[in-house]
Parts: sequence; structure tokens; C-alpha cells
Amino acid sequence: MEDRLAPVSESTKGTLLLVDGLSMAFRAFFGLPVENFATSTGVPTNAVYGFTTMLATLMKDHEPTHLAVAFDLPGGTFRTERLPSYKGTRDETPPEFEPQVPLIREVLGALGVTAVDKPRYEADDLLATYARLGREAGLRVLVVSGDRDTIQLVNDDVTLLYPRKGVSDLVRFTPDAVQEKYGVRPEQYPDMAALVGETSDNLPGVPGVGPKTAAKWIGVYGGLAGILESAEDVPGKAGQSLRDHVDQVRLNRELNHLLTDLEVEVPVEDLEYAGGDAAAIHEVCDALQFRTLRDRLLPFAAGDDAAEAAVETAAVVVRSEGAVAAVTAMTGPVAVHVDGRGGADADAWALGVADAADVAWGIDLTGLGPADEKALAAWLADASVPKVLHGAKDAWHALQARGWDLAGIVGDTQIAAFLVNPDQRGFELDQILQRHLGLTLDSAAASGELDLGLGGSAAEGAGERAAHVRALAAVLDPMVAERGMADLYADLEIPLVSVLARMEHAGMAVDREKLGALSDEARGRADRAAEDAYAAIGGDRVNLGSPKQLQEVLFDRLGMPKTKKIKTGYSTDASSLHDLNEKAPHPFLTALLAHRDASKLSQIIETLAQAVQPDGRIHTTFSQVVAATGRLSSKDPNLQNIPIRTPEGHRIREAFVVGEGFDTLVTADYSQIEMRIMAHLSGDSGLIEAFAAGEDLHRFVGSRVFGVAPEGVTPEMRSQVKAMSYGLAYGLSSFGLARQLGLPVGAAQALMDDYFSRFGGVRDYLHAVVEQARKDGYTETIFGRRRYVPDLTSTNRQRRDIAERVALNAPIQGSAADLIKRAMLGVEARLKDEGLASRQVLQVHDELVVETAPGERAAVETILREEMRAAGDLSVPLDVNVGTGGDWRTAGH
DNA sequence: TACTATCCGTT
DNA sequence: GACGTACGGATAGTAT
Repeated sequence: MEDRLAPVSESTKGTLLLVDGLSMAFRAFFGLPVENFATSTGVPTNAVYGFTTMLATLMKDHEPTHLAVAFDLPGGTFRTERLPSYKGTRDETPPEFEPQVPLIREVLGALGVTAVDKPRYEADDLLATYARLGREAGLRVLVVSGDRDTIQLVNDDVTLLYPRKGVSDLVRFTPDAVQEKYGVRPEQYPDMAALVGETSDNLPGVPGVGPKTAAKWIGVYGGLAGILESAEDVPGKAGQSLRDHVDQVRLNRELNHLLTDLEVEVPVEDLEYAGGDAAAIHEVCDALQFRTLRDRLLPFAAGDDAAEAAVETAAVVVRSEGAVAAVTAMTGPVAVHVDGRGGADADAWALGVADAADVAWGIDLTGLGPADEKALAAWLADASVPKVLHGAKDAWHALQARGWDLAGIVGDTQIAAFLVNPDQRGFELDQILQRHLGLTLDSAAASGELDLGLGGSAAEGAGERAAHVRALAAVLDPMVAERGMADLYADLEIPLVSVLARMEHAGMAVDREKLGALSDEARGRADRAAEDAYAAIGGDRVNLGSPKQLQEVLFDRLGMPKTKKIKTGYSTDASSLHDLNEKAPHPFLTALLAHRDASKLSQIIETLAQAVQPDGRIHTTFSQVVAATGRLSSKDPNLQNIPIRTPEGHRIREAFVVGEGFDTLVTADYSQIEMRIMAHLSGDSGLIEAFAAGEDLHRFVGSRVFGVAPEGVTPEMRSQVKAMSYGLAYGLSSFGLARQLGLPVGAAQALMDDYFSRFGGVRDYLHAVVEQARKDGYTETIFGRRRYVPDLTSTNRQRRDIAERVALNAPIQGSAADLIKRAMLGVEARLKDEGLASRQVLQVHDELVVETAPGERAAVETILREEMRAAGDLSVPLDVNVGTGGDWRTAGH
């Protein structure tokens, strides 16, 4: 019995793996603690995780050629029709289990595993039927079930894997193993079970008869039929008990017989396993937040034909000799890969180029002669040679670091992969190759960090990767086009790469002294507030930065009322602390809030100060492949979350200054861009009129909602309407609105009702956009950028609700992102056309910052105004505010 | 060292 | 019973 999990001997015709879905999911559920397995949104995943792990192990160990997972359907079966109390003693399934069943089916779908079910029949009956069909087809059959009834299926061709504990410890039942454990042959097991009874099925047995007696009788009388025939002769107390319960035994035997002759929808030959879909596996692993499991599932992905064709072309011969001459003679289109890093102390060290189906060139850039240097630099800077890269902006920087320009970028497979599915995570070359071509690079080659001492290997690696990029482009370009995003890709995202590269390269000048003074100040305030906080609790120097220790102080020691629940207890966030301070005022709370404020500030300042480069400027890194809505993101440091609301925030912005040799900073931002997009997309006449009128939007809307003259709109009314308007674009509920405005839910609901009665087009649009997305599976911006929202059809309420908010927000936020990106291209083109030396240095979602050269301020203001306005042709005007100053704060006013 | 949880800054 | 999008990033605490 210890020979569990050893692969069965494979027959020449293959192996059929049959799994009882629910019984194994249930075992997984109870085998793994539910509290340790959930997504960040609280969806429990322990059963999905355990089940999937088990399945992956089985698939890997046994390499089944045919595969099916059978499910019980809700509702009764022919057995409960026969006996309503059948399985009647089972406890109510835990509420965390049910929602995981559709998730398991999603995993199976991604893996390409057939799920089978049949109304009025149990999964076991399907297993029994498929076991017979598989056996008749000459397949070796493996049944995996936690239901003992399936023991009857075991024979020379059918082995049962039965969970002993959890789902990772499976016992292998062959006929001999069954005989050894139960003392009967597998086909006699139901006879035995009929006599002994099955508590889990609510089938009582013969009192006083256990497995030993049952086995003995079966041995003596040859089976249940013989036993019942000779019932009168069965001796002893047990014999009498048997005679008293003959009807029950007959019923048991009738019910525990599994049907092997069901009509099945899927013939057994269609259970042949053809592999899963890599993209779908990624998608489901993303959704369920599976990390380690992803790597175990991906090997089951089948490459499709297109991908395989592309992989073929990626099988390259890499050549280094004569590479420079060969490459510089190319007129494109070519795939280019650059190894190296941008930045102050590193540059490009290897270049790979691929343009033919089977030859790629690799060049070691570290040992080039002057002639080669010149030729290569010219070729890279030649805009008439079209080039495709993966992460072109990084390559741009790496080449720039050695003084070379990169031009002619016509494609970026990283961006293409992002457009195809922006919700994915991880767009590094090796990840995208894995995802779309099923290719696995070895980690050294994939990372591009090859040892320079290995002679030509860096060059060869670069050549190989260039070939892979070429293959990727061949697969991804049609996918982008298929999704209607060819123009968005070629005319917006790709040209933007160079614009962003130049912005990052330029950076923003910083007044170090100002920053330093601010830092000291904030540090001092934080320290003083900390002392106040310690004093307020009797001098105990708890770590104020530790939510855990704060919880202990607030809720245990001070006995304060509980705040909102979080995973680790009760929240100590700012809004909770404010609430607490109203309910139970305490000097500790005030001091803690002040400390939080000051230390956050000093932390931000410290991070910024540390990010200043030797050139006295901060160079952020923008990404086009992070925010699923299409917004840019900024990191190292993030310049898109610099404080602005507080006086201290203003002072931080004052430290961002115009650089030497330049004149001013000009900042231009769209006014109410999201509401304008809402007006355009919804076509609501009231909202369009509001913008056409050109007066204060929230005042206008407020006057309509509250039925007063615009002058009669109080600041209170205005702020309520403003919160309402913006909340709409985020899928705000009346509860959320109430909480934000400090109103009763009823009042918030009334406000929403009034709003919608005046702006019905908005309500209709919001409703329609979700419906359309549910139908199509994706949302779209004005410019055709897609975001897929599969969870709109999820049976899980929470997932569905989140998906609805995503569907509401994505077209609005995404269209705004498209607009400002278009504006950036327009601004860049105008600056160049007009021969100006001013340059864009920052984008913050609805705001552009330009550093102007002397004498160009007026021209730049005009360009910003015009290009931002002209970025889209909407049914409402795009209003732009422009400001100028020697620092970011001043310009922003 | 790597990862999770919490908190908080922006739009 | 929860309940507003999209991010980046610091810190604490825990797992490896």
C-alpha cells in the first residue's frame, strides 16, 4: 500500500485520467487553511489552489493522453429521487467553498482540460462510464476520487487514486491493494458497503456487521446475491440482524451501484489532451494571484500554429564575424536587441540584429574600431531603417549612454504585448517569449547579463534575442491589428517611446538646498510629534510606524472602540484615527496623526533628495506598460505623486525648479478632463451644455440638481455635486458617497437620484458601458484602446462588482490617457518644427510640464494650449489651464 | 533575502 | 458584508 503515486505502467495506447472534481476540491478545501489562501480582494482560493496543485502533479507524473474532470451538478440525482434522504446527513457546504467551483472550472478551461457533467447523475457515474469507455478503447485508466464507491471501478486496467490525507497524499488502489485492505475484490466492494453501510451517504448498514463479518460472508456465499439467497442460513446474531435489514441492504446495493452506461456528450476520444493556452493560464493565475503555481501550469500550455511557426523562424544561426558590415548594410525592417544599461556609469555592450528568417547578427560593442563605431552609430540613428525592439526606451538610454542616437523605432514588442492584454503583469522579454511563443530562455541569456569575459557570448546572446524579438513581432503585430489597435500602436504608443526617452533623459532640476532645509524641518516635526505621542501614553516608546504595535496601544491598552477590520486586526489608518478622535478624543491620536503626516513628508523629501543625480536633476522612469487603463506610470522616483494639497506639499514643489540655461517652467493641465470625456461619451445634453456654457461646472450641475439658480449654489452643495460627479466615473455606490460626504446613506441616494433625473444620459451611458463590456468582454476608449474585463460574468459577487467599476472607469481614465499622449506627440512635433530648444520634462496624467529656453515662453504656452486642445475632437471643448514660474509650484498656480 | 500587509502620496 | 479608479513606495513583520 505504500506504492502510492508511482506511475502506472503505461499502455501503448495511452492513459486516461479521470478526476472527481467536487470530491477532490472538497478534500483540498479541508486540507488547506482557508484563511491562508485568498486573493487581495478576499476571494478564497484554498480549494482551487489545492485542487490545481494536485492536478498538475498528476498530469506531470502520469502524462495522461486523455483527461477529464467530472462534476456533480446542483439539484437532485436519480438517487435522491429514489431516496430523498440519500447523502442527507452531509453538513451544509461552507460558504467559502461554493464560489471556488467556477474558479476551478476556469483553471481547467485554461489548461485545456475537459470538464464533464450530466444533470441527474453524479460525477461518479460519469467516471464509471468513462472508465469503461476508456478501457474499451484500450487505455490505461486512472480514477481520482475521494468517494469510496469508486473502489468498484478498480480492475486490471483501472486504478483508483484515493486521498488519504489532503490531496497530496494519494493511495493507489489496484485489485490487489483493495483485496488487501478490505478483504474483498473490487467488484465485491459494493456488496460489502451495502452490508456495512455508508454514513457519508446516509445509508445505514446491518447493525452488528462490520467489514470483517461482511468480508467473511462474501467469501463464504460468493457475494451479496448468495448471502441474501441463503439469508435464512446465516448463523448467529449478525445473521438475524441481516434478516431484519434485508430491504435496507438491497436499497444500499441499488444506490451504490455506479452506472457505466450513461450517454455521454463527449466521446472518450475527444478527451485526448491537447494542452492549455498560455495566455489563459496567465490570465487565471493573475486573477487568482497564483505565483508559484503559474510556473507549474505553464508547461501544459500548447503552442498554437502561429507561435510554432514563429519559433521556427527564431531558430537562428548567430554570426559575429563581419557583423558590423552586414548590419549596417541592412535597410530594414529589422529586430534590434541592445544589451546594457542606461544611466551614468553604464552603457550598451552588445547589439543583436535580425532581419532574415534564419540568420541573426551579434556585435560586441566593447571592442569596436572607430570606423565600425561610426558606421553603426549612423545606422542606428538612421530613421529610414525601421527597427523593432522589446523595451525600446531602455535600448535608447543604453545607446545614449555611449553617445549614440536610436531612431527609426517602428515597433516595440513589449508595448504590443501590453496592448493585447494590459492587465497582465511582467513584460520582460523572457516573460513575453514564454507567454506568446512558449519559449524558455535560460536565465543568464534571458537577463542579458552575460559575463563580458566570455568573448563572443554577449554578442551571440544579443543576436539570439534580436531573432526572438523578430519572431515575437510576427505573432504580436497581427494580434494588435486584430484587436483594432494598429493605429493606436503605430501612431501613438510607438512615437511616444522616443518622447518619453527624451523626457527621462532631460529630467527635472532640483534645488538641493531647499529640499535639504525642508527635510530637516519635517524630521524635526516628526520627532516632536513622536515625543508628544509617547508622553500621551505614559512614556512608552512604541514604534509609531508599526501598525501592529499601534493596534496594541489603541485597542488593548487604551481600550478604544474598534475601527474597520483588516486582515491583521483593526485599522489604524488616518480616517480611522480621525473617527476615533471624535468618538474617544485622546492626545495620543492627535500626536500620532501629526507624526504620520510629518514623517510621511520627510520620507518623501528624503527619497527625492536621494534621487538627485550628479547633474542636479531628477530623472524618473516612465512606463507605458504598467497601468492597465493606458496611463503612464512613473518610478524611481515617482514624480506623479508629489504632494500638492498641503502647504508643505507646495514647498516640495517649490524645490522643482527651472534648470540652468533655461528660462521658466510652464505647466499646462486639462480642466475636468474626465468629466468632459464623460459628457462626450454619454452624449448627455445637460452635461454638454454645462461645458459649452463655459461656467463653473460643479456650480452649473449643482444648480440643476438642487433646482436653484447658479448663484444660489452654496459651497456645500458644490462640493457634494463635485464628489458625486467624480465618484460616478469610479463606480461609486450610495454608501461610498455617503461615507465621503458624511451624509446618511438615504441622503446620498437621494442626491444620486436627483443627479440622474437631471443627467439621465450619464446614467444610461454608465449602464450601457457595462452591458457592452459584458457582451464584448472588453471596454474601449475613444481611440480604441481595449481593456478586457472577463470578471463581468463571474459568479462571484465581489469579483463582478470590481469588474463593473473597472468597466466604468477604464474608458474614461483611458481616453484621458490617450488624449494627453496625443497632446505630448503634438507638443513634441511643434517644438521641433518651430526649432525651439524648450523641452517637455514631466507628465502627471492631466498635466504637462515644459522647461522653456530663453525667449520661448510665449511660444511654448501657445503650443501647449493648442496641442492639448487639438488632441481630440470631442463634443465638448477641451479646456487647458497654463501657468508659468521659476518653480513647479509657482507654475502650477 | 524575499515576500506580504499596511499606510499614504498623486490623479 | 462590502461598498471609488489607476499607480509607486516606505516601513514593519514574517517566511525562507
